[in-house]
Formats: sequence, structure tokens, C-alpha cells
Amino acid sequence: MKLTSKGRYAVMALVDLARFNNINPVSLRDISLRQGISLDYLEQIFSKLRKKEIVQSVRGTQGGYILNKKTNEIKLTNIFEAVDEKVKTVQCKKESKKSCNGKTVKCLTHNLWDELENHINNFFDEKSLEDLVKDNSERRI
Amino acid sequence: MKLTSKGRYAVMALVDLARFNNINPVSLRDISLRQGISLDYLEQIFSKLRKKEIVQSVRGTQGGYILNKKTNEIKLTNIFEAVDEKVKTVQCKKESKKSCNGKTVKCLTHNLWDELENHINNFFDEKSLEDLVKDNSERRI
DNA sequence: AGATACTTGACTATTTTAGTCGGGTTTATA
DNA sequence: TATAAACCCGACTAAAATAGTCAAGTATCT
Repeated sequence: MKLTSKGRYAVMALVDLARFNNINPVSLRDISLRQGISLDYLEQIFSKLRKKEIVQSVRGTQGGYILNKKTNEIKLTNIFEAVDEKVKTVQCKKESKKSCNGKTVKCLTHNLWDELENHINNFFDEKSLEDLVKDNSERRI
Repeated sequence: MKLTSKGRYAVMALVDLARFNNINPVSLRDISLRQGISLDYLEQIFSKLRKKEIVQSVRGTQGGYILNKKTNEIKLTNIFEAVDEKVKTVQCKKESKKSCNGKTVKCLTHNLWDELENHINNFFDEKSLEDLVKDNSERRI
């Protein structure tokens, strides 16, 4: 089990964005340079973040992205959801499987994965961008 | 983030094994049939479980595997460790990265992934095979 | 002897991931 | 109004991980 780069990048980029969000839009080029993430890849990620209304875009020169909500309103859950990073521990839910459909027939470990999913999701539900920004408040860069 | 089949299979197989463990060794063939897991794949998995002394093998006819410890002594952590299913959320720890080595220089989200890792590991540390067997104690098959 | 079952290592198809690439469109500003 | 900065979008691709398969053993019971 591991978190993929897409999710990690999304969070890193948003923390970066949140920290420089004060006055002007922040360009992906800047985030790319500061965080060492490929610009092309960032564009894919921000396209999804925009569709889920986590950020707003400002086109043209001096353009970039701004947060669309307050930092305490953006939970990690929202971010992961936006970039399709799903916490799916249970594959046994698939319709086709006769040994486990989650309802009438459950595999030996079905409840376990359900519990785990909840456990992780609780963590993500509680953590907001604000928390992460505060964690880094004493930093220069 | 998702749990891979190897880890899920390992847990399923061990729950199955624990339930039929009473008298005789349980053959992988039986587990394969009951749980719908490829026999060849199970062999790989049990080879690792044996090396970590979670199970013992009994060769020859009527052979199979038996648990090497009490069910309450086998934590999910042990199982995942054995089959190389690591909860690694943080790739930024890699030595080569200048932006984050975990010590002198930390990336913006380093603490977050550390926390998450602990959160998940706590869950796995507490859950034992015994708990899972009890969950299924009312089942026939 | 033969069948059952573990043991081991190498091989492979599929899927996922982490990008890249090439072409746009929009807008500030010189 | 030309230009450059920046967003926008879809298709493509190399590399890695995953989930197996396969072949050739060895041990042990009956």
C-alpha cells in the first residue's frame, strides 16, 4: 500500500500555493520550480483541482491559480478525491465476484478492509490545508 | 493508495488457515480452492510467511501449513511485513533528494506522511489474526 | 513406487504510474 | 497590436509494479 506521487504532489502544490496565495495568483511554473515537480504533470493535477472547485484559474500573463476556498475548508479528503487518489482497500466489492459482493456474501476479511478504509479516511477528513500550512509557518522557503 | 492483492491474499489465507488449523496441517490446495487464490501465487506468499516464522510447513502427503504462533500473537503488521507489503507514504526520504532527506531538509508535507504512516501502522499493530477469526466465528464456510 | 504437497527460481502479461508532447486559447503589457 | 506568459486539453509513452504462470525440483506418507 502506498500513496502515489499524484496525491503527494497535489498536496505539496496546494500547500505551496496556500503559502504564496496572499496577493497574486501563483503560477504553476513557480510551484514547479519550488517543489521540483514537472510542469506538465502539475497542469494535469491542477486541471482536476479546478474541476472540483478547489482552485480557480486566472489566465493570461501574470495569471496562475488561487485557492477557491479557505484553507480550513479544504480537507485532504477533498484533494485526494479530486485527483482520483482513492483509498480503496477492498477489491472484493466488485460485482462479478461470487465470493464477496459486500452484502449477501462477504469474504473472510471484508469487514477488516472496511474498517481500515474508515480509519484512513477519518485521518484525511480531519486534516485540512490550514493544518499543513501552520506546520510550515516558521519556514522561510 | 491501495492495498495490493498480495497483502490481502496473505491475510485471507491466514484467516482460512487459522480456522482449519485445529488438528491437521492445511494444504495450500485447499486454501486455494476455498479462497479462490491461484495455487502458484499462494506458494510464493507462504514461502515468505514461513521465512518470517509465521507458519510452519509439513512436507509430504497430508502435509500443509500450520500456524507457528497463537492467533493473538500474529498482528497484521507481521503479516504485511512478511510479504513485503509496506506502508510507505513518503518517498521524499530517499537519500538522493536534496529537497527532503527527512532530517536537515524536509519537504512541505513531510510531517504529514509521517503522521499518516503512524496512523495506519497503529491500526495494523492492534489487529490480530484472532480478531479476524472471531469476526467470522459464526460462519459455516 | 507413486501420489501428495512443499520449494525455488525464472519468466511474463497486464496494469498502473508518472510523466512527455504538441497543440491550442486567453490576457496583460510594452 | 504583437508578444510573451500562462492556462488548457487530449493523446501518447517509458518504466515500474503487480499478479500471476511455469518448470523442475525435494520430502514424506501409504
